[in-house]
Amino acid sequence: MKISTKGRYALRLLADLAANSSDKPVSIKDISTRQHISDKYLEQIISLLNNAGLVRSVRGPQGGYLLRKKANEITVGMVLRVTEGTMSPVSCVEPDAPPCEHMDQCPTIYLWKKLDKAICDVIDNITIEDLVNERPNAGDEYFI
Amino acid sequence: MKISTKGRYALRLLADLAANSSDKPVSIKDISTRQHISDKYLEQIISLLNNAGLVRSVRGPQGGYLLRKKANEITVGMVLRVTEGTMSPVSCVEPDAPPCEHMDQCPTIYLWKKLDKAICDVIDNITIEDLVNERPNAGDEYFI
DNA sequence: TTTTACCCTAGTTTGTCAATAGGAATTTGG
DNA sequence: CCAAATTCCTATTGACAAACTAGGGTAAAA
Repeated sequence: MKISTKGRYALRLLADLAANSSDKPVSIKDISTRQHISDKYLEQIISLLNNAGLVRSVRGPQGGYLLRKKANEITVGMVLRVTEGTMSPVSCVEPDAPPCEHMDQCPTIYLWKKLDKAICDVIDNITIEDLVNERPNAGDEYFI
Repeated sequence: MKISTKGRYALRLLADLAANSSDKPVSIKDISTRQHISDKYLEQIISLLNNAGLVRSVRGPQGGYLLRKKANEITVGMVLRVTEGTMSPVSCVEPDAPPCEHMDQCPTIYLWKKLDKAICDVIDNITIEDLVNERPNAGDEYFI
């Protein structure tokens, strides 16, 4: 049960973009150099974020990418769901999963629902801004 | 980020064993029939649980498996760590991971630590007994 | 019009998951 | 003592996805 490199790179990419943002777009090459990630691979990942509306692209010389939303409006959950597909620990608690026939006698359904909620509570309450500010207690107000 | 079938089967296996336990061992064939899981695959899984000391085996006719601990002393976390290897969402927060060189400037380390803790809080506070009793609120006392 | 950058698709390599298969070792009932 | 039941152990397989690598196409600015 691991987060893929795609998801991890996407978060570092966006944190880099947020930290180095101005009016000027940031190129893949710049991010690739700073983060030591293959530019070609980053290209594929940022394309997902672009299609999902999290970043905006500018073509041509001096082109690159800009955040489309504010860093504090982009949650980790949004990013990971774009790159990982879903963050549910088992398929039967995925958002639009067909209701399981054996749910009424399944010994593990409450476990999975509880685990799913615990994961969502974390990733949906931490933003890219929190990552940039390296805040150890980011999102904690939601866990009281 | 998914729990493998191995982990899910192991939990169902142990819940079945706990629910059908007596002084007599339960054979793989019985569990396989009740749970509709390949007996040969179950064999491999229960072997892991045996080596980990969670169950005890009895060979020969009328043989099978017994829980080695009480059902309320076996947590979901114990089981999943035997079958999945580790439940950390990224390798750099694994229990005995070498300290990351870039940790002091890593924007995501607090996120991963927080996510790891959230997962552990669930799986380490729900037991096989809770699964058998189908308790929707099992482990909740730890999340107050 | 050339250069810089994004855009798109395809291929490759490697590893893991989820079994399947076959036989060896052990124990009990007859 | 022997046959059947059952666990034990290892190898193999097929499918699939992850993590890149590669190469050309397209748009825009200087």
